[in-house]
Amino acid sequence: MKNQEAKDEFINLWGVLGSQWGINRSMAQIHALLLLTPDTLSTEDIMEELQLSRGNTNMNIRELMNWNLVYKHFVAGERKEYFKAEHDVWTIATRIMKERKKRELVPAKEIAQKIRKAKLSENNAESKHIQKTITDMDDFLGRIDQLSELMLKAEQNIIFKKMMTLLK
Amino acid sequence: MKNQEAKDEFINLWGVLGSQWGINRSMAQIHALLLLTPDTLSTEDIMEELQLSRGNTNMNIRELMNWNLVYKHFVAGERKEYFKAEHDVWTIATRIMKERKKRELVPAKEIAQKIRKAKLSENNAESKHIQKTITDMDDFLGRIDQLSELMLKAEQNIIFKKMMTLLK
DNA sequence: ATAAACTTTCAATAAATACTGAAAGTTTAA
DNA sequence: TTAAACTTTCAGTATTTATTGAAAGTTTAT
Repeated sequence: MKNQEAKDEFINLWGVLGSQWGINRSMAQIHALLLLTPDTLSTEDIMEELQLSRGNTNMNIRELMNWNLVYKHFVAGERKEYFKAEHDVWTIATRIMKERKKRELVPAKEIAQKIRKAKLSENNAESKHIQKTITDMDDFLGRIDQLSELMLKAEQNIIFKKMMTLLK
Repeated sequence: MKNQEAKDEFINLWGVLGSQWGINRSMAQIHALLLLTPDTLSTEDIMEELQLSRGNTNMNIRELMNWNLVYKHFVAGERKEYFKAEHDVWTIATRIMKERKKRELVPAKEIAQKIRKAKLSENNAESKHIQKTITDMDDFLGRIDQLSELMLKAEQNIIFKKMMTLLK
């Protein structure tokens, strides 16, 4: 298999996985391409390789930098910006968790708590069940939040370390 | 707060969370509505409450049943089908994990392994790095797979139990 | 057998999302 | 200060995804 074929397959895999998890295809593909590149690429390199417009490429590189998955790199004597991906898979995973937690889990928890706190004026079987559903879900989101916190602090956590060891 | 308001907020929350995670809004909203309902609802009840078409409602109920999150319920003397949601949050979470694992993780692992096994014909710095990227990602997907397996078997797992206890 | 009651399918359409490319903005070199 | 080199923005457009509703299919009661 040629390098290019392997790259294309990986880029495609990452694109599909991304879109299944609510991350846009171009962003995932740019990420994949940068993961496959030992050093750096410019916006134009990426546009060329993935056949994307400048606007699209630029916006998604910015977004990858917001997620702390890609960094800017300056090349001596060059005016244009170059980009480099974070290559360590565990670091990538924790950065993604951190970002999704911040963007989705925390706001969801806030809404759940708001509904939970607002007492229901009606007092019947339905309101009992609604309360329970909302309470259960809020508790569940809290658990997920704590679990993600635990994983993000995995390095310092003995139980989690043991669990990961079990998985080796 | 009226029951209806609380329900609407929860349905909306679930819809937003769903679409952020690649699950369609109608499916998530139907799920939320059934979670909020102590017993059962018919297709028409759901159409009415969420203002959805028959086709949309029907297809998404089927999909929720494929995910094992909703069951059919027959009401004595009634011809039409009624539906009831699984209400236990931990059960819901494991069913979703199971399904996503099957639909997304397993196929992704297969592709990663296929690329990994296909040796690269070129022998240069780039091919070394491509190999490493693909190997790392395949290993990572394997870890996630094992971790999800562990969580699905949590009840029998002492380490995991301890971890969940820590979170209480 | 037939028709009413109900469910499923799917082509057409709508809505949401992503992408383009050119114009505007910014930085740097001379 | 000017202009070349580069980056960012965003209105218009294309693509993808979701939804509708009516026709076809199925089941049940008589």
